[in-house]
Amino acid sequence: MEDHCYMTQVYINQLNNYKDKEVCLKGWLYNKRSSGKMQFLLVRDGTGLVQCVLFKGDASEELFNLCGTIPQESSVIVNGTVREDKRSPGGVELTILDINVVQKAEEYPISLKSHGPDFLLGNRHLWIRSKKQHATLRIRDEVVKAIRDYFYEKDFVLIDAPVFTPAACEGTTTLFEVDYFDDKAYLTQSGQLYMEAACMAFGKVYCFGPSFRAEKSKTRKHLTEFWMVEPEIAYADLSDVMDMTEDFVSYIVQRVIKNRPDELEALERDISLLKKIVPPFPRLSYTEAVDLMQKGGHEFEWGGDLGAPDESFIVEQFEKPVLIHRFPAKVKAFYMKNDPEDNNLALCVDMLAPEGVGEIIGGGQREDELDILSEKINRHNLPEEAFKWYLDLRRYGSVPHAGFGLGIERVVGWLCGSSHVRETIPFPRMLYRIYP
RNA sequence: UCCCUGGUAGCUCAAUGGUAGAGUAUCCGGCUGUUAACCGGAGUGUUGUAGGUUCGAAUCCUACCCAGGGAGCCA
Repeated sequence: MEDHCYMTQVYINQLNNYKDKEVCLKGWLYNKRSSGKMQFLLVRDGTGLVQCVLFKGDASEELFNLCGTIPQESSVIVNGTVREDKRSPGGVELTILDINVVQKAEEYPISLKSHGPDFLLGNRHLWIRSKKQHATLRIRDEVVKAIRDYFYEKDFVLIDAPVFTPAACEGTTTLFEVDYFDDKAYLTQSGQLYMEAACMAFGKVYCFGPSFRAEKSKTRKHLTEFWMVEPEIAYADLSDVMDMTEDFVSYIVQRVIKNRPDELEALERDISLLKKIVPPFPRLSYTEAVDLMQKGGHEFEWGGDLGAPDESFIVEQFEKPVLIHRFPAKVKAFYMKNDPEDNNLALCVDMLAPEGVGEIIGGGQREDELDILSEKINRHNLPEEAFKWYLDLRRYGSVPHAGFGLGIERVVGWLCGSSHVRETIPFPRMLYRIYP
């Protein structure tokens, strides 16, 4: 292969630095067009797309004919001269000197025309080569890097939570059960309980990994396997966590706007909406949210959890994500601490993102008193022996602590304007879909 | 689990009871600046499966399978 690349190998996103120089591109044929005595080959290499041009008069007949017959997605090595040209997409193009077909592709199933979701998901391994999918996954990469940078800069310690867990955090009905030698184990649905242990050891911690939910949800917001980042902070309360969520989410959004403008543009995303995402975010207590709905003519009775239409109604009143805190304790998980000012309320917070995205964060302050937590575990009919270690945390130096979980795919979907979270993870796992 | 929508060519769709079609992809031909290029030509079918109604079913009925969207639940 080396003898076909006799010039400097350059990635497409670096071509601007090689104007009028001869370079070698290694990539795949994205699309081709011809116009009689000209061939236009659109080549991608993972970093971008560039148009490669060949005039019939400038090339041997063999080379010219070859260019016209290379099938879509064939792997190619192209030698050529970089030229500035306004007619070319991207403003830079390559005048072809030589081309080597590494592998002539078979008939490629994904055309540049429209396809249905079933077909595309069945061809996900190829679909990720397409422009919008490529941009989405690049933005995911940026979101993940932003998250890691944010926590690193704030002296959080990454503590990976286990994927195999002995029992449920919040009941077993929505867990994937697996054989674990002669026993049963479950795939984690949250690393939170382990983060509570870890924050008592390291102060400020987070985990970042996959979560599994065996819920039979068939909506654009659900995957059975999704990625979640979960920070947990010792000596923090609900107010600290609310401050952090808006700072954190704003940081992620602004990082993506700054570092991934080309990808956002490829996705035709309206950036003006995202630019507004800076602290502070509107904050409503659950009770205030109920009031807002009732005054706005949206029927809702105090006491129930917010359903999807209720969330939409609230979010539509604002341009930024909305923080809703202090839900009725009854509708929230057992580990939430009750509000000392009103024992019917939990010290929890949800962040609802705009543009129909909905909940991207759930979090709050944890119950730190042994007796109360033990009582709550019993009341929820959870196996106490499985939570012995968790209760230990309230025996040995218990302190107020709080944290939250943020769903990566929903955030990426929001930033990309995706119609479905399945496009925001490389290989989505969904109800009845585990191929490829 | 429930509700709604759909399943026809490789792909995207049309045909609403009377000979199953178009675009695209593929192959051939044309064009010196194409931008999902365009123009001309060619081949392409177990109409999701099984049964039923009918002279006749892609079309109507029943069951099942598969997919999409939503509810619940959640991130």
